[in-house]
Amino acid sequence: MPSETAAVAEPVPDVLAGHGAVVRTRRGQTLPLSIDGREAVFVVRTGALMLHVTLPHVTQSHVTQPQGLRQVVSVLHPGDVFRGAFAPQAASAHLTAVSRGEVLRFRWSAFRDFAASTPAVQRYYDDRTAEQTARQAIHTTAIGRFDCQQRVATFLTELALRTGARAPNGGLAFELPLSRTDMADYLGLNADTLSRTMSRLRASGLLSHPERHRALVRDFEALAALSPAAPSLRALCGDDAVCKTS
Amino acid sequence: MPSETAAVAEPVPDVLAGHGAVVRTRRGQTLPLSIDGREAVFVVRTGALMLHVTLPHVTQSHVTQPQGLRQVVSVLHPGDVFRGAFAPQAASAHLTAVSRGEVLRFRWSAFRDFAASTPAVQRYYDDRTAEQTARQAIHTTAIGRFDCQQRVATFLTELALRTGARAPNGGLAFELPLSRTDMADYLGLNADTLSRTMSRLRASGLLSHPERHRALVRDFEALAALSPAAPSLRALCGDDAVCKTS
DNA sequence: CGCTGTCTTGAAACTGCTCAACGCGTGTGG
DNA sequence: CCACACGCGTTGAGCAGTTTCAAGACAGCG
Repeated sequence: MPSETAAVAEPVPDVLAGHGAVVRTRRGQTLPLSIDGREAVFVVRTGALMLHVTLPHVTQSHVTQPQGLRQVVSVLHPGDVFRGAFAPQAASAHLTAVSRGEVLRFRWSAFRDFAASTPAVQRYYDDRTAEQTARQAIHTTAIGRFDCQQRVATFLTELALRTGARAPNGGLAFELPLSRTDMADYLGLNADTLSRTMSRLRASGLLSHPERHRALVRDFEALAALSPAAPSLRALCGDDAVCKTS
Repeated sequence: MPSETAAVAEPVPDVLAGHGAVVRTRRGQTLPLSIDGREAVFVVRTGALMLHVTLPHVTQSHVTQPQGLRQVVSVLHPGDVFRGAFAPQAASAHLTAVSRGEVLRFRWSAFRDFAASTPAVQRYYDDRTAEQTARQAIHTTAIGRFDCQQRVATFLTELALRTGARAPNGGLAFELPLSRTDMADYLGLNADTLSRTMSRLRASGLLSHPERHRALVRDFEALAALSPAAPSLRALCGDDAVCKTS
Protein backbone atom coordinates (compact mmCIF):
# COMPACT_ATOMS: atom_id res chain seq x y z
CA MET A 1 0.00 0.00 0.00
CA PRO A 2 2.30 2.80 0.99
CA SER A 3 5.27 2.72 -1.31
CA GLU A 4 4.04 0.16 -3.79
CA THR A 5 5.80 0.82 -7.01
CA ALA A 6 3.63 -1.67 -8.85
CA ALA A 7 0.48 0.37 -8.53
CA VAL A 8 0.33 0.95 -12.24
CA ALA A 9 -1.70 -1.82 -13.81
CA GLU A 10 0.77 -4.18 -15.38
CA PRO A 11 -0.33 -5.71 -18.65
CA VAL A 12 -1.30 -9.35 -18.73
CA PRO A 13 1.93 -11.34 -18.53
CA ASP A 14 2.90 -13.10 -21.71
CA VAL A 15 3.29 -16.38 -19.89
CA LEU A 16 -0.42 -16.46 -19.29
CA ALA A 17 -1.36 -16.13 -22.93
CA GLY A 18 0.33 -19.37 -23.82
CA HIS A 19 -1.54 -21.41 -21.26
CA GLY A 20 -5.12 -20.21 -21.45
CA ALA A 21 -7.81 -20.73 -24.03
CA VAL A 22 -8.53 -17.55 -25.96
CA VAL A 23 -12.20 -16.68 -25.99
CA ARG A 24 -13.40 -14.03 -28.40
CA THR A 25 -16.36 -12.23 -26.99
CA ARG A 26 -19.18 -10.36 -28.63
CA ARG A 27 -21.63 -8.01 -26.99
CA GLY A 28 -24.13 -9.80 -24.80
CA GLN A 29 -22.33 -13.12 -24.77
CA THR A 30 -22.43 -15.02 -21.50
CA LEU A 31 -19.31 -16.77 -20.26
CA PRO A 32 -20.12 -19.89 -18.25
CA LEU A 33 -18.46 -19.77 -14.84
CA SER A 34 -17.37 -23.37 -15.09
CA ILE A 35 -15.94 -25.66 -17.75
CA ASP A 36 -17.21 -29.20 -17.68
CA GLY A 37 -18.36 -28.62 -14.13
CA ARG A 38 -14.93 -27.35 -13.04
CA GLU A 39 -14.49 -23.80 -11.85
CA ALA A 40 -13.04 -21.39 -14.40
CA VAL A 41 -10.83 -18.30 -14.23
CA PHE A 42 -10.86 -15.47 -16.74
CA VAL A 43 -8.33 -12.80 -17.56
CA VAL A 44 -9.57 -9.94 -19.70
CA ARG A 45 -7.23 -8.93 -22.51
CA THR A 46 -9.41 -6.54 -24.46
CA GLY A 47 -13.02 -5.45 -24.24
CA ALA A 48 -15.02 -5.55 -21.05
CA LEU A 49 -17.13 -7.95 -19.03
CA MET A 50 -19.68 -7.44 -16.33
CA LEU A 51 -20.81 -9.61 -13.46
CA HIS A 52 -24.47 -9.22 -12.72
CA VAL A 53 -26.76 -10.95 -10.29
CA THR A 54 -30.52 -11.05 -10.00
CA LEU A 55 -32.33 -11.77 -6.79
CA PRO A 56 -36.00 -12.60 -6.52
CA HIS A 57 -38.45 -10.15 -5.05
CA VAL A 58 -39.89 -11.03 -1.71
CA THR A 59 -41.80 -7.93 -0.66
CA GLN A 60 -44.07 -9.71 1.80
CA SER A 61 -45.99 -11.68 -0.83
CA HIS A 62 -46.77 -8.61 -2.89
CA VAL A 63 -46.65 -9.51 -6.55
CA THR A 64 -45.71 -5.98 -7.43
CA GLN A 65 -42.27 -6.04 -9.02
CA PRO A 66 -41.99 -7.99 -12.23
CA GLN A 67 -38.47 -9.21 -12.83
CA GLY A 68 -36.36 -9.33 -9.71
CA LEU A 69 -33.69 -7.08 -8.33
CA ARG A 70 -30.83 -6.86 -10.76
CA GLN A 71 -27.42 -5.53 -9.85
CA VAL A 72 -24.33 -5.24 -11.99
CA VAL A 73 -21.77 -6.00 -9.33
CA SER A 74 -18.61 -5.16 -11.23
CA VAL A 75 -17.27 -4.27 -14.63
CA LEU A 76 -14.05 -5.95 -15.69
CA HIS A 77 -11.59 -4.12 -17.89
CA PRO A 78 -8.44 -5.38 -19.62
CA GLY A 79 -6.06 -6.88 -17.10
CA ASP A 80 -8.79 -7.79 -14.64
CA VAL A 81 -9.10 -11.29 -13.30
CA PHE A 82 -12.23 -13.20 -12.46
CA ARG A 83 -12.53 -16.51 -10.67
CA GLY A 84 -15.80 -18.44 -10.83
CA ALA A 85 -16.01 -18.57 -7.06
CA PHE A 86 -16.27 -14.77 -6.98
CA ALA A 87 -19.89 -15.11 -8.04
CA PRO A 88 -22.40 -15.80 -5.28
CA GLN A 89 -24.61 -18.84 -5.56
CA ALA A 90 -28.38 -18.86 -5.70
CA ALA A 91 -28.29 -15.39 -7.19
CA SER A 92 -28.51 -15.99 -10.95
CA ALA A 93 -25.00 -14.71 -11.34
CA HIS A 94 -23.79 -14.22 -14.89
CA LEU A 95 -20.57 -13.07 -16.44
CA THR A 96 -21.44 -11.25 -19.63
CA ALA A 97 -19.37 -9.51 -22.25
CA VAL A 98 -20.36 -5.91 -22.82
CA SER A 99 -18.18 -5.39 -25.85
CA ARG A 100 -16.16 -7.30 -28.38
CA GLY A 101 -12.86 -8.42 -27.03
CA GLU A 102 -10.61 -11.25 -26.02
CA VAL A 103 -10.56 -13.15 -22.78
CA LEU A 104 -8.20 -15.83 -21.55
CA ARG A 105 -9.88 -18.74 -19.86
CA PHE A 106 -8.38 -21.38 -17.56
CA ARG A 107 -9.59 -24.07 -15.30
CA TRP A 108 -9.07 -22.82 -11.76
CA SER A 109 -7.23 -25.95 -10.71
CA ALA A 110 -4.82 -25.60 -13.62
CA PHE A 111 -4.40 -21.89 -13.03
CA ARG A 112 -3.68 -22.46 -9.38
CA ASP A 113 -1.00 -25.01 -10.13
CA PHE A 114 0.43 -22.75 -12.78
CA ALA A 115 0.59 -19.88 -10.33
CA ALA A 116 2.21 -22.04 -7.69
CA SER A 117 5.03 -22.86 -10.04
CA THR A 118 5.36 -19.41 -11.60
CA PRO A 119 5.82 -16.59 -9.09
CA ALA A 120 5.06 -13.91 -11.67
CA VAL A 121 1.63 -15.41 -12.29
CA GLN A 122 0.90 -15.78 -8.61
CA ARG A 123 1.90 -12.22 -8.03
CA TYR A 124 -0.18 -10.99 -10.93
CA TYR A 125 -3.24 -12.81 -9.65
CA ASP A 126 -2.76 -11.60 -6.07
CA ASP A 127 -2.13 -7.98 -6.97
CA ARG A 128 -4.89 -7.85 -9.50
CA THR A 129 -7.52 -9.33 -7.22
CA ALA A 130 -6.38 -7.03 -4.42
CA GLU A 131 -6.68 -3.99 -6.65
CA GLN A 132 -10.10 -5.09 -7.79
CA THR A 133 -11.16 -5.48 -4.18
CA ALA A 134 -10.05 -1.94 -3.48
CA ARG A 135 -11.98 -0.78 -6.53
CA GLN A 136 -15.03 -2.62 -5.31
CA ALA A 137 -14.71 -0.82 -1.98
CA ILE A 138 -14.92 2.50 -3.78
CA HIS A 139 -17.87 1.32 -5.79
CA THR A 140 -19.63 0.17 -2.63
CA THR A 141 -19.13 3.62 -1.18
CA ALA A 142 -20.47 5.23 -4.31
CA ILE A 143 -23.61 3.13 -4.26
CA GLY A 144 -24.12 3.49 -0.55
CA ARG A 145 -23.43 7.16 -0.06
CA PHE A 146 -23.31 9.16 -3.28
CA ASP A 147 -26.22 10.92 -4.85
CA CYS A 148 -27.18 10.35 -8.42
CA GLN A 149 -24.84 12.85 -10.03
CA GLN A 150 -21.87 11.80 -7.94
CA ARG A 151 -22.36 8.18 -8.93
CA VAL A 152 -22.51 8.98 -12.60
CA ALA A 153 -19.49 11.26 -12.35
CA THR A 154 -17.60 8.54 -10.52
CA PHE A 155 -18.41 5.96 -13.15
CA LEU A 156 -17.42 8.26 -15.99
CA THR A 157 -14.23 9.17 -14.20
CA GLU A 158 -13.33 5.54 -13.81
CA LEU A 159 -14.01 4.81 -17.46
CA ALA A 160 -11.99 7.81 -18.54
CA LEU A 161 -9.06 6.76 -16.37
CA ARG A 162 -9.10 3.14 -17.42
CA THR A 163 -10.00 3.25 -21.08
CA GLY A 164 -9.85 6.90 -22.06
CA ALA A 165 -7.66 8.29 -24.80
CA ARG A 166 -6.67 11.88 -25.32
CA ALA A 167 -8.82 13.40 -28.02
CA PRO A 168 -7.31 15.83 -30.54
CA ASN A 169 -9.11 18.80 -29.01
CA GLY A 170 -7.59 18.13 -25.62
CA GLY A 171 -10.57 16.24 -24.25
CA LEU A 172 -10.75 12.63 -23.19
CA ALA A 173 -12.66 10.11 -25.29
CA PHE A 174 -13.73 6.66 -24.22
CA GLU A 175 -16.25 3.95 -24.85
CA LEU A 176 -19.47 3.59 -22.94
CA PRO A 177 -19.83 -0.15 -23.26
CA LEU A 178 -22.81 -0.54 -20.96
CA SER A 179 -26.34 0.19 -22.02
CA ARG A 180 -28.31 2.67 -19.95
CA THR A 181 -30.07 -0.15 -18.18
CA ASP A 182 -26.83 -1.93 -17.32
CA MET A 183 -25.22 1.29 -16.22
CA ALA A 184 -28.20 2.04 -14.01
CA ASP A 185 -28.01 -1.43 -12.51
CA TYR A 186 -24.32 -0.92 -11.90
CA LEU A 187 -24.87 2.36 -10.11
CA GLY A 188 -27.90 1.26 -8.15
CA LEU A 189 -30.08 3.79 -9.93
CA ASN A 190 -33.21 3.83 -11.96
CA ALA A 191 -32.63 3.91 -15.70
CA ASP A 192 -34.87 6.95 -16.00
CA THR A 193 -33.03 8.82 -13.29
CA LEU A 194 -29.73 7.94 -14.91
CA SER A 195 -30.89 9.22 -18.25
CA ARG A 196 -31.93 12.50 -16.69
CA THR A 197 -28.60 12.88 -14.95
CA MET A 198 -26.68 12.17 -18.14
CA SER A 199 -28.78 14.73 -19.94
CA ARG A 200 -27.96 17.28 -17.29
CA LEU A 201 -24.24 16.59 -17.64
CA ARG A 202 -24.54 16.89 -21.39
CA ALA A 203 -26.46 20.13 -21.05
CA SER A 204 -23.78 21.53 -18.76
CA GLY A 205 -21.20 20.90 -21.47
CA LEU A 206 -19.15 18.42 -19.47
CA LEU A 207 -20.04 15.49 -21.65
CA SER A 208 -20.93 14.81 -25.24
CA HIS A 209 -21.81 11.79 -27.31
CA PRO A 210 -20.02 11.91 -30.65
CA GLU A 211 -21.64 8.57 -31.39
CA ARG A 212 -23.63 5.87 -29.71
CA HIS A 213 -21.70 4.01 -27.04
CA ARG A 214 -18.96 6.61 -26.96
CA ALA A 215 -18.39 9.61 -24.76
CA LEU A 216 -16.18 12.67 -24.94
CA VAL A 217 -15.23 14.66 -21.89
CA ARG A 218 -14.05 18.20 -22.55
CA ASP A 219 -12.72 19.02 -19.14
CA PHE A 220 -11.68 15.96 -17.21
CA GLU A 221 -10.78 17.93 -14.11
CA ALA A 222 -14.27 19.39 -13.94
CA LEU A 223 -15.74 15.91 -14.18
CA ALA A 224 -13.41 14.53 -11.53
CA ALA A 225 -14.37 17.42 -9.27
CA LEU A 226 -17.92 16.09 -9.22
CA SER A 227 -16.85 12.74 -7.83
CA PRO A 228 -15.77 12.41 -4.20
CA ALA A 229 -13.96 9.23 -5.22
CA ALA A 230 -11.84 10.79 -7.95
CA PRO A 231 -8.62 10.95 -5.89
CA SER A 232 -8.95 7.30 -4.96
CA LEU A 233 -9.60 6.28 -8.53
CA ARG A 234 -6.57 8.19 -9.73
CA ALA A 235 -4.45 6.47 -7.14
CA LEU A 236 -5.64 3.10 -8.38
CA CYS A 237 -4.87 3.87 -11.98
CA GLY A 238 -1.40 5.03 -11.12
CA ASP A 239 -2.64 8.34 -12.47
CA ASP A 240 -0.90 7.59 -15.73
CA ALA A 241 -0.42 9.55 -18.91
CA VAL A 242 -4.09 10.12 -19.50
CA CYS A 243 -4.64 12.23 -16.48
CA LYS A 244 -1.43 14.09 -15.93
CA THR A 245 -3.00 17.45 -16.35
CA SER A 246 -1.34 19.08 -13.40
CA MET B 1 -19.24 -22.96 -7.70
CA PRO B 2 -21.30 -25.85 -8.97
CA SER B 3 -20.38 -28.84 -6.86
CA GLU B 4 -17.87 -27.25 -4.55
CA THR B 5 -17.64 -29.38 -1.47
CA ALA B 6 -15.41 -26.90 0.32
CA ALA B 7 -18.13 -24.29 0.67
CA VAL B 8 -18.26 -24.70 4.44
CA ALA B 9 -15.93 -22.18 6.03
CA GLU B 10 -12.91 -24.07 7.24
CA PRO B 11 -11.42 -22.82 10.49
CA VAL B 12 -8.12 -20.98 10.43
CA PRO B 13 -5.40 -23.56 9.78
CA ASP B 14 -3.17 -24.27 12.74
CA VAL B 15 -0.10 -23.68 10.64
CA LEU B 16 -1.00 -20.03 10.39
CA ALA B 17 -1.20 -19.47 14.11
CA GLY B 18 2.42 -20.35 14.61
CA HIS B 19 3.71 -17.84 12.10
CA GLY B 20 1.67 -14.71 12.69
CA ALA B 21 1.74 -12.17 15.47
CA VAL B 22 -1.31 -12.41 17.68
CA VAL B 23 -3.07 -9.09 18.13
CA ARG B 24 -5.70 -8.78 20.82
CA THR B 25 -8.29 -6.27 19.83
CA ARG B 26 -10.63 -4.16 21.86
CA ARG B 27 -13.67 -2.29 20.64
CA GLY B 28 -12.77 0.74 18.55
CA GLN B 29 -9.13 -0.15 18.11
CA THR B 30 -7.64 0.68 14.74
CA LEU B 31 -5.29 -1.80 13.08
CA PRO B 32 -2.67 -0.09 10.93
CA LEU B 33 -2.67 -1.48 7.40
CA SER B 34 1.07 -1.64 7.29
CA ILE B 35 3.88 -2.61 9.64
CA ASP B 36 6.97 -0.46 9.42
CA GLY B 37 5.82 0.72 6.04
CA ARG B 38 5.34 -2.82 4.73
CA GLU B 39 1.91 -4.07 3.78
CA ALA B 40 0.17 -6.26 6.35
CA VAL B 41 -2.26 -9.18 6.21
CA PHE B 42 -4.76 -10.06 8.90
CA VAL B 43 -6.63 -13.22 9.68
CA VAL B 44 -9.49 -12.91 12.12
CA ARG B 45 -9.62 -15.62 14.77
CA THR B 46 -12.29 -14.27 17.10
CA GLY B 47 -14.25 -11.06 17.28
CA ALA B 48 -14.97 -8.88 14.29
CA LEU B 49 -13.36 -6.08 12.30
CA MET B 50 -14.74 -3.56 9.89
CA LEU B 51 -13.20 -1.71 7.00
CA HIS B 52 -14.56 1.77 6.63
CA VAL B 53 -13.68 4.59 4.29
CA THR B 54 -14.55 8.27 4.36
CA LEU B 55 -14.61 10.42 1.27
CA PRO B 56 -14.74 14.19 1.31
CA HIS B 57 -17.84 16.03 0.27
CA VAL B 58 -17.62 17.88 -2.99
CA THR B 59 -21.16 19.10 -3.61
CA GLN B 60 -20.11 21.89 -5.98
CA SER B 61 -18.43 24.01 -3.32
CA HIS B 62 -21.41 23.92 -1.00
CA VAL B 63 -20.21 23.74 2.54
CA THR B 64 -23.32 21.90 3.59
CA GLN B 65 -22.27 18.47 4.87
CA PRO B 66 -19.96 18.44 7.85
CA GLN B 67 -17.98 15.22 8.05
CA GLY B 68 -17.69 13.46 4.75
CA LEU B 69 -19.32 10.41 3.28
CA ARG B 70 -18.60 7.43 5.43
CA GLN B 71 -19.13 3.86 4.31
CA VAL B 72 -18.42 0.67 6.17
CA VAL B 73 -17.31 -1.43 3.24
CA SER B 74 -17.15 -4.80 4.89
CA VAL B 75 -17.35 -6.57 8.21
CA LEU B 76 -14.83 -9.33 8.85
CA HIS B 77 -15.77 -12.33 10.94
CA PRO B 78 -13.61 -15.16 12.27
CA GLY B 79 -11.82 -16.89 9.45
CA ASP B 80 -11.85 -13.86 7.19
CA VAL B 81 -8.68 -12.57 5.63
CA PHE B 82 -7.70 -9.00 4.94
CA ARG B 83 -4.77 -7.73 2.96
CA GLY B 84 -3.69 -4.10 3.26
CA ALA B 85 -3.97 -3.59 -0.47
CA PHE B 86 -7.71 -4.30 -0.24
CA ALA B 87 -8.18 -0.81 1.13
CA PRO B 88 -8.40 1.99 -1.43
CA GLN B 89 -5.99 4.87 -1.16
CA ALA B 90 -6.89 8.51 -0.68
CA ALA B 91 -10.08 7.44 1.04
CA SER B 92 -9.20 7.53 4.74
CA ALA B 93 -9.53 3.78 4.90
CA HIS B 94 -9.36 2.25 8.35
CA LEU B 95 -9.53 -1.26 9.68
CA THR B 96 -11.19 -1.12 13.05
CA ALA B 97 -12.10 -3.75 15.59
CA VAL B 98 -15.77 -3.76 16.52
CA SER B 99 -15.45 -6.21 19.36
CA ARG B 100 -12.87 -7.85 21.54
CA GLY B 101 -11.08 -10.66 19.83
CA GLU B 102 -7.89 -12.03 18.40
CA VAL B 103 -6.36 -11.35 15.04
CA LEU B 104 -3.30 -12.86 13.39
CA ARG B 105 -1.08 -10.38 11.67
CA PHE B 106 1.62 -10.99 9.05
CA ARG B 107 3.71 -8.98 6.73
CA TRP B 108 2.30 -9.54 3.28
CA SER B 109 5.68 -10.44 1.82
CA ALA B 110 6.21 -13.07 4.51
CA PHE B 111 2.68 -14.38 4.16
CA ARG B 112 3.07 -14.66 0.42
CA ASP B 113 6.28 -16.66 0.73
CA PHE B 114 4.70 -18.79 3.40
CA ALA B 115 1.72 -19.51 1.16
CA ALA B 116 3.97 -20.32 -1.78
CA SER B 117 5.68 -23.02 0.24
CA THR B 118 2.58 -24.33 2.00
CA PRO B 119 -0.26 -25.32 -0.32
CA ALA B 120 -2.79 -25.46 2.51
CA VAL B 121 -2.13 -21.81 3.33
CA GLN B 122 -2.30 -20.75 -0.30
CA ARG B 123 -5.55 -22.59 -0.70
CA TYR B 124 -6.97 -21.10 2.46
CA TYR B 125 -6.11 -17.60 1.34
CA ASP B 126 -7.48 -18.10 -2.16
CA ASP B 127 -10.73 -19.70 -1.07
CA ARG B 128 -11.30 -17.24 1.71
CA THR B 129 -10.74 -14.17 -0.41
CA ALA B 130 -12.93 -15.66 -3.13
CA GLU B 131 -15.73 -16.30 -0.67
CA GLN B 132 -15.41 -12.80 0.70
CA THR B 133 -15.63 -11.42 -2.82
CA ALA B 134 -18.84 -13.36 -3.37
CA ARG B 135 -20.16 -12.00 -0.08
CA GLN B 136 -19.25 -8.50 -1.15
CA ALA B 137 -21.22 -9.04 -4.35
CA ILE B 138 -24.30 -9.81 -2.30
CA HIS B 139 -23.70 -6.81 -0.13
CA THR B 140 -23.33 -4.60 -3.18
CA THR B 141 -26.67 -5.85 -4.43
CA ALA B 142 -28.26 -5.19 -1.07
CA ILE B 143 -27.01 -1.62 -0.98
CA GLY B 144 -27.83 -0.95 -4.59
CA ARG B 145 -31.25 -2.53 -4.87
CA PHE B 146 -32.85 -3.39 -1.56
CA ASP B 147 -35.14 -1.15 0.38
CA CYS B 148 -34.50 -0.30 3.96
CA GLN B 149 -36.16 -3.31 5.54
CA GLN B 150 -34.60 -5.76 3.12
CA ARG B 151 -31.16 -4.43 3.89
CA VAL B 152 -31.62 -4.76 7.61
CA ALA B 153 -33.09 -8.24 7.24
CA THR B 154 -30.16 -9.24 5.06
CA PHE B 155 -27.63 -8.00 7.57
CA LEU B 156 -29.35 -9.72 10.47
CA THR B 157 -29.60 -12.92 8.45
CA GLU B 158 -25.90 -12.83 7.73
CA LEU B 159 -25.03 -12.24 11.36
CA ALA B 160 -27.32 -15.04 12.46
CA LEU B 161 -25.80 -17.44 9.97
CA ARG B 162 -22.22 -16.56 10.76
CA THR B 163 -22.21 -15.98 14.49
CA GLY B 164 -25.61 -17.13 15.70
CA ALA B 165 -26.15 -19.79 18.33
CA ARG B 166 -29.33 -21.71 19.05
CA ALA B 167 -31.06 -20.20 22.03
CA PRO B 168 -32.79 -22.44 24.57
CA ASN B 169 -36.26 -21.37 23.42
CA GLY B 170 -35.54 -22.42 19.86
CA GLY B 171 -34.58 -18.96 18.64
CA LEU B 172 -31.25 -17.79 17.34
CA ALA B 173 -29.09 -15.46 19.42
CA PHE B 174 -26.13 -13.47 18.20
CA GLU B 175 -24.08 -10.41 18.86
CA LEU B 176 -24.71 -7.05 17.23
CA PRO B 177 -21.15 -5.78 17.31
CA LEU B 178 -21.73 -2.65 15.27
CA SER B 179 -23.20 0.50 16.71
CA ARG B 180 -26.29 1.90 15.03
CA THR B 181 -24.18 4.44 13.23
CA ASP B 182 -21.74 1.84 11.93
CA MET B 183 -24.56 -0.45 10.92
CA ALA B 184 -26.22 2.39 9.06
CA ASP B 185 -22.97 3.20 7.31
CA TYR B 186 -22.59 -0.44 6.39
CA LEU B 187 -26.06 -0.64 4.90
CA GLY B 188 -25.94 2.71 3.14
CA LEU B 189 -28.74 4.03 5.29
CA ASN B 190 -29.38 6.91 7.59
CA ALA B 191 -28.97 6.08 11.27
CA ASP B 192 -32.45 7.45 11.93
CA THR B 193 -34.02 5.35 9.23
CA LEU B 194 -32.19 2.28 10.48
CA SER B 195 -33.42 2.87 14.01
CA ARG B 196 -36.98 3.13 12.76
CA THR B 197 -36.66 -0.06 10.77
CA MET B 198 -35.21 -1.94 13.72
CA SER B 199 -38.05 -0.69 15.88
CA ARG B 200 -40.54 -1.95 13.34
CA LEU B 201 -38.91 -5.39 13.31
CA ARG B 202 -38.94 -5.43 17.09
CA ALA B 203 -42.58 -4.40 17.15
CA SER B 204 -43.46 -7.18 14.74
CA GLY B 205 -41.97 -9.69 17.15
CA LEU B 206 -39.24 -10.89 14.81
CA LEU B 207 -36.44 -9.44 16.83
CA SER B 208 -35.66 -8.66 20.44
CA HIS B 209 -32.78 -7.20 22.37
CA PRO B 210 -32.15 -9.19 25.51
CA GLU B 211 -29.27 -6.85 26.21
CA ARG B 212 -27.30 -4.13 24.56
CA HIS B 213 -25.27 -5.30 21.57
CA ARG B 214 -27.12 -8.60 21.40
CA ALA B 215 -30.08 -9.76 19.38
CA LEU B 216 -32.45 -12.68 19.56
CA VAL B 217 -34.43 -13.88 16.58
CA ARG B 218 -37.48 -15.97 17.39
CA ASP B 219 -38.26 -17.23 13.92
CA PHE B 220 -35.23 -17.31 11.68
CA GLU B 221 -37.22 -18.45 8.67
CA ALA B 222 -39.49 -15.44 8.94
CA LEU B 223 -36.47 -13.16 9.06
CA ALA B 224 -34.83 -14.87 6.11
CA ALA B 225 -38.05 -14.53 4.16
CA LEU B 226 -37.65 -10.76 4.34
CA SER B 227 -34.27 -10.84 2.62
CA PRO B 228 -34.02 -11.55 -1.10
CA ALA B 229 -30.41 -12.56 -0.49
CA ALA B 230 -31.14 -15.19 2.14
CA PRO B 231 -30.69 -18.20 -0.17
CA SER B 232 -27.33 -16.87 -1.34
CA LEU B 233 -26.17 -16.24 2.20
CA ARG B 234 -27.16 -19.73 3.25
CA ALA B 235 -25.21 -21.17 0.36
CA LEU B 236 -22.14 -19.24 1.46
CA CYS B 237 -22.36 -20.46 5.03
CA GLY B 238 -22.71 -24.03 3.95
CA ASP B 239 -26.10 -23.77 5.65
CA ASP B 240 -24.63 -25.52 8.65
CA ALA B 241 -26.14 -26.71 11.89
CA VAL B 242 -27.52 -23.34 12.87
CA CYS B 243 -29.96 -23.10 10.05
CA LYS B 244 -31.03 -26.62 9.30
CA THR B 245 -34.62 -25.93 10.10
CA SER B 246 -36.03 -27.74 7.14
C1' DC C 1 -41.24 1.53 -44.47
C1' DG C 2 -42.81 0.06 -40.33
C1' DC C 3 -41.23 -2.52 -36.48
C1' DT C 4 -38.86 -3.00 -32.04
C1' DG C 5 -35.87 -1.99 -28.44
C1' DT C 6 -33.33 1.75 -26.32
C1' DC C 7 -33.27 6.20 -24.71
C1' DT C 8 -35.54 10.42 -23.24
C1' DT C 9 -38.72 13.39 -20.81
C1' DG C 10 -42.74 14.87 -17.86
C1' DA C 11 -45.76 14.83 -13.68
C1' DA C 12 -47.17 12.54 -9.54
C1' DA C 13 -46.20 9.45 -5.63
C1' DC C 14 -43.25 7.73 -2.29
C1' DT C 15 -39.33 6.26 0.20
C1' DG C 16 -35.79 7.63 2.91
C1' DC C 17 -33.31 11.89 4.52
C1' DT C 18 -32.81 16.08 7.37
C1' DC C 19 -33.33 18.36 11.51
C1' DA C 20 -34.64 18.84 16.07
C1' DA C 21 -36.29 17.11 20.37
C1' DC C 22 -36.40 13.64 23.89
C1' DG C 23 -35.03 9.43 26.80
C1' DC C 24 -31.56 6.82 28.73
C1' DG C 25 -27.20 5.06 30.63
C1' DT C 26 -22.59 6.48 31.98
C1' DG C 27 -18.80 9.11 33.51
C1' DT C 28 -17.31 13.15 36.12
C1' DG C 29 -16.79 16.71 39.24
C1' DG C 30 -18.80 19.53 42.74
C1' DC D 1 -24.93 11.91 46.52
C1' DC D 2 -26.58 14.64 43.03
C1' DA D 3 -26.16 17.77 38.95
C1' DC D 4 -24.51 18.00 34.64
C1' DA D 5 -22.63 16.88 30.26
C1' DC D 6 -21.95 13.56 26.83
C1' DG D 7 -22.69 9.74 23.63
C1' DC D 8 -26.01 6.91 21.74
C1' DG D 9 -30.48 5.42 20.37
C1' DT D 10 -35.24 6.66 19.49
C1' DT D 11 -39.09 9.21 17.54
C1' DG D 12 -41.80 12.90 14.97
C1' DA D 13 -42.71 16.28 11.19
C1' DG D 14 -41.41 18.24 6.94
C1' DC D 15 -38.79 18.01 2.93
C1' DA D 16 -36.02 16.47 -1.19
C1' DG D 17 -34.32 13.35 -4.27
C1' DT D 18 -35.64 9.12 -6.66
C1' DT D 19 -38.75 6.16 -8.38
C1' DT D 20 -42.83 5.15 -10.80
C1' DC D 21 -45.73 5.26 -14.65
C1' DA D 22 -46.78 6.73 -19.09
C1' DA D 23 -45.93 8.90 -23.32
C1' DG D 24 -42.96 10.31 -26.96
C1' DA D 25 -38.40 10.52 -29.82
C1' DC D 26 -34.81 8.14 -31.91
C1' DA D 27 -32.02 4.68 -34.18
C1' DG D 28 -31.26 0.03 -35.86
C1' DC D 29 -33.04 -3.66 -38.61
C1' DG D 30 -35.86 -6.81 -41.06
